Amino acid sequence: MSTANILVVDDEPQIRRVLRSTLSFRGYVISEASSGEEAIELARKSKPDLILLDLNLPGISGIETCREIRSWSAVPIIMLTVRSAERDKVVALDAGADDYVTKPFGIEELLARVRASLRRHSAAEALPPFQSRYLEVDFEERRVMVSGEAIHLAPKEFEVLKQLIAQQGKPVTHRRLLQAVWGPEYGEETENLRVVINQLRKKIEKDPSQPKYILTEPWVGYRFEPPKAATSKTPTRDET
Amino acid sequence: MSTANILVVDDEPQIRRVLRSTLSFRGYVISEASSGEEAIELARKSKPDLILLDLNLPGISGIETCREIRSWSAVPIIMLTVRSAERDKVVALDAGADDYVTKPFGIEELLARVRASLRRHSAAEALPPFQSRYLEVDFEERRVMVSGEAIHLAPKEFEVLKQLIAQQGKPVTHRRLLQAVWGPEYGEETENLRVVINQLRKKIEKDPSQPKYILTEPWVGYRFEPPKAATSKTPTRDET
DNA sequence: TCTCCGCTTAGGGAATTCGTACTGCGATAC
DNA sequence: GTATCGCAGTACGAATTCCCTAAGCGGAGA
Repeated sequence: MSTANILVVDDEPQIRRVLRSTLSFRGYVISEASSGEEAIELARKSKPDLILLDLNLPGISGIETCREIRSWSAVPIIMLTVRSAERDKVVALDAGADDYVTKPFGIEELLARVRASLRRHSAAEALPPFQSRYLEVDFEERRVMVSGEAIHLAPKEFEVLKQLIAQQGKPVTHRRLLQAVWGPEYGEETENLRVVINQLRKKIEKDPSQPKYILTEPWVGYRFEPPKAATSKTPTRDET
Repeated sequence: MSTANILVVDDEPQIRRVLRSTLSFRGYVISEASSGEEAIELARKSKPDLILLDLNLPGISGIETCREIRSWSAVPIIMLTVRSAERDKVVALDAGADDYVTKPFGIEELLARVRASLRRHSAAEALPPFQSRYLEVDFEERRVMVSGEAIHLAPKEFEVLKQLIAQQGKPVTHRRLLQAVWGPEYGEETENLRVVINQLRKKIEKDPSQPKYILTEPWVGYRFEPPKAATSKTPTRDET
């Protein structure tokens, strides 16, 4: 049962109806917008998992809408276009669309592309579990085990740990941690970060005064040091 | 392969005869209805795995019949239509049909679409029943048993439980639960969710004050924790 | 009419987050 | 060698936010 949230953007009510009934029958949750402005607002508010976006919209064009949304969100966007001109495809993909479907489209083709985009995106989003003899972290299940015992991390603690492990081996700057966990408007106030690091060490390190995992990189930030035989694919991640 | 149950709805006995012989020869079990009313009643009673529904019925139209059945069942419906107009397709899909075949149709095409619909449906919709010593949930039948006794869940309660079990082991965010059960325009108002969770625990947990199944993940959402020996294929599904 | 469902509100209690103060350490400047 | 500065670690309390539960109310359907 997939419950992915899909935002359908098209100015023609009929198209929206068809898409809604088809998609919602497959278990997706649908919201609709009939203009670019509305789409942008809804994308902010309801945070859909995927957007189906008509190229040809009154007012703000589909391309501009796509660009705007892409500027702050990584949500997969599939463009719907009547034309099959090569130019349009290029422009659409260039604006940040993940895929496009030319109208008239077959329902099955559309569904296949939707599934593919969702799969790709969630695959990219998932951070593989970290595992060593002493420490295990499963990000999907949001579980942390220290020497076989489950421990509880507060949300900020968990997020900071996640950011560090995502870049394991490499130092992560204060600024980056603050922005990733507290929000883009943070960057300087390291007091809170220090507190969270402190708590993390108390919970994770054998000897918090001599950390072996969460190391500080003076004047730079912090670094997660994996023990030699830790199993975890090193993902390529970046923000900011 | 299967002995899938197919309900054939058409007012012309000749069409029904052809369909019955063709399909039953392929191993399907056939029931027939000659009107919308009869179709609705049979759909309720015999719970077919697929419905072939003529668009053009005396009395209640095929479209209305489709809509009615779709309002309480997710059974795949294939519409049979004499016309091939784009409008009809839209209307049919809009009413909740999965597919349509224009008469006169080739037998092979029909069979292909039947197979495709059955396959799709069993792949997409089937959330395997959850079963443990204490708790059993059958999503298709919409039944819940607690230590051998059937209990009743309100629709919202059932939906929330379904969402949680679909992601068993992983925490599900408030936002996702709200959007999946209440609709995409929800996301912040967690009050109702808390009430539903409370009621679910009262109905399901042995000791609602110390839940063992429906756990809260503070600041994140909720999590369904399957007991170690629960039998249920772990569905590979994920969202943000 | 009666029942059930869903929504809303209110209160207590718990956990997290945030701010501040204090200490320690190392590098640099004098 | 000593003083100073900046960064990092720690502790603690206040404020905020969140969670649970109970109870009341209105509406839809039996």
